[in-house]
Amino acid sequence: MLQISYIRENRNDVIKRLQVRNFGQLELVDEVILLDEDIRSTKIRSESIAAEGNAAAKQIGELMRQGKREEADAIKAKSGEYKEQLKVLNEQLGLLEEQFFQKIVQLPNLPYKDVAEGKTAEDNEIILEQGEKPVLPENALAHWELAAKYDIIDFELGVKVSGAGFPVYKGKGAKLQRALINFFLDQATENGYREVQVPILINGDSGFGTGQLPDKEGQMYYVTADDLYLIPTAEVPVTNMYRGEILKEEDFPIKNTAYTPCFRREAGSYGSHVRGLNRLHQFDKVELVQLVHPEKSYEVLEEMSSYVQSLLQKLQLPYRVLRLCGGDMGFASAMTYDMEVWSGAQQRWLEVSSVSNFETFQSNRLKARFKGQDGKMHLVHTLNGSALALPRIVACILEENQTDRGIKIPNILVPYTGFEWID
RNA sequence: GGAAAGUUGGCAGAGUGGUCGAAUGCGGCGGUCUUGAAAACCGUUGUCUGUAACAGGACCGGGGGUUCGAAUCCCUCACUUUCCGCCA
Repeated sequence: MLQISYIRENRNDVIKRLQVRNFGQLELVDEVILLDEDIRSTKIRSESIAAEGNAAAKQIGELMRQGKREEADAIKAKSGEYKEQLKVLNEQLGLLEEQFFQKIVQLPNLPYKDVAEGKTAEDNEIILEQGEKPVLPENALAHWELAAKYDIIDFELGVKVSGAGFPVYKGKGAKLQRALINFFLDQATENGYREVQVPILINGDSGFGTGQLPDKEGQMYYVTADDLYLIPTAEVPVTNMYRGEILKEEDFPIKNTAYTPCFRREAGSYGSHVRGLNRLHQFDKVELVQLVHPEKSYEVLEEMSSYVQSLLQKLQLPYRVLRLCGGDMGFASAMTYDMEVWSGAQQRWLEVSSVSNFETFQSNRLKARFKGQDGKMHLVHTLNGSALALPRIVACILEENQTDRGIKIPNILVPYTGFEWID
């Protein structure tokens, strides 16, 4: 959520930056500003009446104590009026505030200065490409074919148990999953992240805190009986650990990592591009979340980006890094890097990680603050990134490393899998 | 699922109608003392809103009500804890 004080004082800048996003409802900005003015003037009126009423009440108390019953009654009769006026004003105020809230939550975060204008993924900037795209044999198979050939991932079985998008990993397939999770967590630990295990069902307040609600309501699985949501990413529970917290400056940077399954309804997705592991309803992911001093957040974003890249290098996967254009960025993000791995068999790039700086957009909702050296409260900056999401990594490992003999496990993973070949 | 008790400032915990934004302790900050530190002692210490600054306003789990006046009384919802039941 944007800060109204910023919008109020920087109206033109806000409009300009929302245009970078190609945001379609620019009129919301002025509507929000007008409502804010309305709210504030109504508040002033209501508060001055409240002040009179408070003073009168105090006086009555004083007179009663002195036993001056009649004088007290006289004031009493008068102060009934305050109540009526206040009631009317406060009802207006409540209405205005409701409207204001409905509108301000529709405004996405403002893109950082480095973010390019653009509408779709076509306009994303390629920052770098790393690694050789391997030349696969003529008869190279896509990962879903390899999964069937070696009997390591069973999509049909998942359909029986749950439905499409819920695969069953079997034998070495399951072990590869576990190896990757452990590898990613160990790497994160080495890089100073604290490992946490968090709930994978969250309440509405948490969904709001990180921006999934109300923006992406329909994308999350919802447990009606208990009014809880299944997490779409560990970002939600991990970041929400700090909801309402007042942090100390010396605590920064706060670095947490968590492995969780993630659940996404992916309503409306279909077609060949969602085949196999490319898009699932349930998948595994190791997530990084940082809370940092506002001055440091872009430095930290670069750091997180290179860390994610180091994982891809260790797995010997060819990848590229994109800086998302305004139009392709998530609602809450100020700047996002996507990491994509080349799928030789599918002849396309697959997104395996997304690293974002949310600046104060999440912390303003979360009310995650710290007391600065100036003695004042400030909102922290939040960042997160996948490191990494498993399914597409698995897809690429299978595809890139296929040989006549079988699938060769990347060296760095062998201590984790306990085997070198899937054959 | 049944029953009971709770929800107050960074934490612990008092407060059952006005002088309560709230005792006290801990913690934090500043100081005295000390070569330095600890201890002790003294002072100070909530958030949001608002103002040029003051003033003013809001906040004792959320919402509503009673009252001139609510942390305190009533209603309602949520959550937490404990006991019983069930159970990995």
